[in-house]
Amino acid sequence: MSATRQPPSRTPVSGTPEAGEPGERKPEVPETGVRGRTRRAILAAAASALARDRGATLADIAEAAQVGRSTLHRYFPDRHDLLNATIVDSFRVVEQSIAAAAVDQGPPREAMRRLITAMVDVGDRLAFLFGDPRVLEENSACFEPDASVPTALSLIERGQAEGVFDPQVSAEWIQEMLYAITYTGWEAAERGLLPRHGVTSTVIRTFENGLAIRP
Amino acid sequence: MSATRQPPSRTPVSGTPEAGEPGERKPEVPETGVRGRTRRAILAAAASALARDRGATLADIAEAAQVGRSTLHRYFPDRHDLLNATIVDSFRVVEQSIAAAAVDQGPPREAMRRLITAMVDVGDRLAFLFGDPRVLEENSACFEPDASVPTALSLIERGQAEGVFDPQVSAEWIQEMLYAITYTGWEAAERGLLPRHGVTSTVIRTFENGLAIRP
DNA sequence: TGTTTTTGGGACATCGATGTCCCATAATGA
DNA sequence: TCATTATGGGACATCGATGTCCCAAAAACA
Repeated sequence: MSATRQPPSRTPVSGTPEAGEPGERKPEVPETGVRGRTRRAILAAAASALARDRGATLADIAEAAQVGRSTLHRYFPDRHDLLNATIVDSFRVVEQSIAAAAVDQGPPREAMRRLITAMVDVGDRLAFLFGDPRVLEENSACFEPDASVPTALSLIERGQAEGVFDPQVSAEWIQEMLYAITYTGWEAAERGLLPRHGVTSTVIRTFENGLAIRP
Repeated sequence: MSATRQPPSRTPVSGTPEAGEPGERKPEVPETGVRGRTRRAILAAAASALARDRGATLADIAEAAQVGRSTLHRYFPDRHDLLNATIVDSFRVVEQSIAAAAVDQGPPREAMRRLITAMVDVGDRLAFLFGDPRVLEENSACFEPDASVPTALSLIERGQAEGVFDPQVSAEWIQEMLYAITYTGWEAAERGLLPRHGVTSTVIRTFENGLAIRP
């Protein structure tokens, strides 16, 4: 059987028990170490490259991932697949980072500071996801925001209820601004306008106080 | 001379005294009424279309401008020309709107409110200019921000000096946030998340107070 | 009304990005 | 060490966007 030089088809060897399970969560098995690493490298590079230039070419992405273009195609047959996988992956990374902030615990103000810190840490993923509204709209298709993880929105609503966050504007607006401020901070650092270590505190300060001094 | 069906070459008729003058300011003469109108329509459509989808095709833009693709090419030989002209034009529109706010007059807080109002009014132009950092970096080339017009930055610095705007962060950061908040407001309206008439007040409120309540 | 200008659209050639296939080589692991 | 797997890169075909040219029709103008 000359099964050689076959695309990394569905893991012909080594058990993949999750193959057809009911729980569709995590269809991406870590695969074998090498493949998993390559795959992650590609996804990270894609998010990063696309965050900086949404018109990035597949060749650009492959180069950023230090991978041949054919290898990239081997993992993600076409651009749409790659984009979709990158969205899902970035979503997962961001979700994980947010989950680690445990925003459902402690006073909202403190929780929000942890959340912002977590978000700044995954700034490039956020920039990719959030930079182009279309990306999410068109490809979102397959991924639902794990309901068990407390969301930013839930924190915002809790904070509003406790009178810590502005109740005069909608929670959605606060969420939008949360992303926008974080994104702006990330981009400012990217452009050297803000030192990396100053991003978090500046973002938090702006979020809490705005840019004017109370009269 | 079959000078017919010639591209709108350099206005063969009607004097264009600005042709080779030293002051390169305003090389775009209003031209004849028709051409000027078509040109403006194309530029406006381009800014609008590109603001919503930076990958917009020339055909998309032509359609948005209700103009044939060949007409578009007649006015702007290639994509780069169009992009450049759109940037210059949008810059002028924004600059004009900002100038009308007379931000060098009155108390900074009031001036800033006028400025924000003016900026929201030209939201799509701002979204185009500001939506993609690359657009400005790569094509800026030819246009300098008229020094006679008071800039947003000058207002910010004045406000900081008077202790009205946060002096703890850089004026550049405040300016970035000013754009970011305005852009977010525009986009929120675009997505129906915020009513059109509520954008200005929400943006102002967020700018001044941030999103948390003072403890 | 007659002339000139401007437009819309079709027909093409070109160019870059994409996707596919194949093979030699490097990396992995038994 | 040897077999298997993963990779990189070349060669192609394809496709969509772009840019060019041309002509007939519509619009503007005198």
